[in-house]
Amino acid sequence: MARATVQDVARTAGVSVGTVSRVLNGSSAVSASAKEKVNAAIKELSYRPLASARDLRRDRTMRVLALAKNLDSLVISEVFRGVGDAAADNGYVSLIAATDGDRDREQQLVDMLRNGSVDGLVIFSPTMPDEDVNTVAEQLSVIQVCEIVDAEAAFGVSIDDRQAAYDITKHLIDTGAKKLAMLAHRGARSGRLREEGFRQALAEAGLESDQVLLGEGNFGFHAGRSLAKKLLEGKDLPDAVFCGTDVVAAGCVRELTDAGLRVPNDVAVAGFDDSAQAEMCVPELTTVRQPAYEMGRVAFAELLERMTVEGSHRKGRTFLPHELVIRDSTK
Amino acid sequence: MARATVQDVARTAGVSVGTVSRVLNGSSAVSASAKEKVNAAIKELSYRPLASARDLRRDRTMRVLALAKNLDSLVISEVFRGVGDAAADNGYVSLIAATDGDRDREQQLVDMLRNGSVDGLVIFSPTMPDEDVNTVAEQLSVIQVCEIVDAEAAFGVSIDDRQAAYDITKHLIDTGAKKLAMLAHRGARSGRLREEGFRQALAEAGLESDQVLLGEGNFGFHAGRSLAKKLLEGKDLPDAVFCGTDVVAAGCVRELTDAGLRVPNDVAVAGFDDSAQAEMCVPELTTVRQPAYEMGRVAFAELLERMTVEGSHRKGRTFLPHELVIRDSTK
DNA sequence: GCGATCTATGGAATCGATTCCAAATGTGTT
DNA sequence: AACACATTTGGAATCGATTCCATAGATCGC
Repeated sequence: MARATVQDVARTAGVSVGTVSRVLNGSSAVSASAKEKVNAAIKELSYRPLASARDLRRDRTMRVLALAKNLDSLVISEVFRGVGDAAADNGYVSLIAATDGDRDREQQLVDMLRNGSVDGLVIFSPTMPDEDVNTVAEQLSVIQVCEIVDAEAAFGVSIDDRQAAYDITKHLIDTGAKKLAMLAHRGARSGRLREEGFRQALAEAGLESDQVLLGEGNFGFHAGRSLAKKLLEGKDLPDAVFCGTDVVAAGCVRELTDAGLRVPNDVAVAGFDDSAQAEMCVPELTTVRQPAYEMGRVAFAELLERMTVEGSHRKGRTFLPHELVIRDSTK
Repeated sequence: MARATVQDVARTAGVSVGTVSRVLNGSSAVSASAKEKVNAAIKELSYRPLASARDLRRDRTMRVLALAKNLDSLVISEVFRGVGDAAADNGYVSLIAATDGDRDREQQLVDMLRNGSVDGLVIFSPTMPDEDVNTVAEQLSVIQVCEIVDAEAAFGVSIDDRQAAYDITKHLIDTGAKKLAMLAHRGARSGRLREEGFRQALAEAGLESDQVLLGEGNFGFHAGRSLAKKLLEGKDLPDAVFCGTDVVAAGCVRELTDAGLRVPNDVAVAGFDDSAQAEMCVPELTTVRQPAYEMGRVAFAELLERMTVEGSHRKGRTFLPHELVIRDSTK
């Protein structure tokens, strides 16, 4: 049995296609008897309006797409949960796709916006160069979350990464740290801002650091371990380490602990994100909480404005407040 | 400036719409000069064929949708990476959506298959009742991964959960355990099979257990802690605990350790999934590795058959081999 | 040089749902 | 009873890309 069309429904119900469509969309007035007949026919044929035909005619899809390199971070999945809920509240469906850091695949997914497969795009961790992101963002309904390219026209939703890094570094200094190190991801766009905050806090305390170590590729537990190993091998061991993510911090703690050092007594360690790992680590990690779910909701709201209000390409970042979460890995 | 259509391209290139379409799809022969003119016009107007119009005419979308309750498990993201790669190899785009365990939202997403928004569906952790899953799966291009409903007509890709649980339980017994407990998730469809395997291994060793504890809701670190707490409060403490996931095992280890017990000397603990947490835990966890990425690839391959070969609704599960990973949490 | 075959092309029909316009029916007013 | 007006309905046009069919032109053999 082939798929039923609006024609079939009309025939079965003994009305015209116009009436069927009116019942489906509740647009203008339809008599109660007609509505009843149509609904009966719809049920009988188990009819569903074909999405492509509807989208073609309406010139919109009520779908948005969220892009990220991968999905294995709790921050990402929380952000996307926020996007999804906000989308649902507004009658949209939000879909997610992973680029795996593949330029071509990312291009293909961005093309889904260009060719009208979706109405809007949420970009988490772009692989393409900054200028391309800006070009796309200026022309299309796009919003960036968390990782936002650094440019005049930058726009999107995130925390104030510079301030957050400043705050947590200050906390480390306040608890007695004199020699600080930082483990950051080379690829991260937030990295430069965080390094600024880190250095600013040091400068205000009359300190400085030559131990900002950058990791490449997969910035996870093992990266944390191997970067910490470099610290251990260095001539002067820091007494506090600020890590780009909680997972890296966990790796760092593990490496230090295995080397016989005590955290936080010998070396304090701070993470970032307040992900599940922060609580699972021993000792539990001091970290910065990002309001990930809320960021997702706000991102969708701003995207919605771009999608529906003509020419509303407002620029500028929207900052959401972060929160310092102090646990046992710093004293 | 409105979106360019195939008509506009035809006019600009001085050819007919048929020729433009032929160039786009490389279908039948087009002269070199015409091809050149069309490509120039496409570039000039930065034209992209509208997805909905194309999908309508072709009656397929070259998109598949992968559904899961949430995305915060490494197994899920690896499975979906496999699906995504296999899809890309075949010219498909794979999209992901989270249901959050919400029936209505799940229904809405399944409807995307019914209304032709996508060509196929990969279901990870269905919220709807088993019979509904079966109904959907029998009629439409659907494949289940990992969590597969238990029915005659069951079909999908997973490991042999019963055997895997048997294997790891046997390992616990082989290393000296006499009193075993199991922490499982009430909602998980794989749970019953794993419990079978657990009990079978016990029975073969002449043992039995009245300590199969079921967790509800969010089955994570805290669930592991609180279930372990129940074990500690019980009259006879087990000497080995088999946990449904690594994260739960990590919670269990933490609770036991905080209570002054040593893992594995006093109590051995085993996890499941070989996720990142297994290595991050102290001691590192013995666990079962699921070939998640490969499962995703195979799942797409089977889905592709369902989507393209008429009436090919082969039934039955496809099992992929699991692997026991022995680490320090068992001795 | 003429019919036969092949290649390239234009243009109309098509996919299925929506929407506009006009017509038909019904209601109320004087 | 006649007219104005509101409600409901049918049906054609529309969205944009694809594809089938017919034809114009080129190529070939004899």
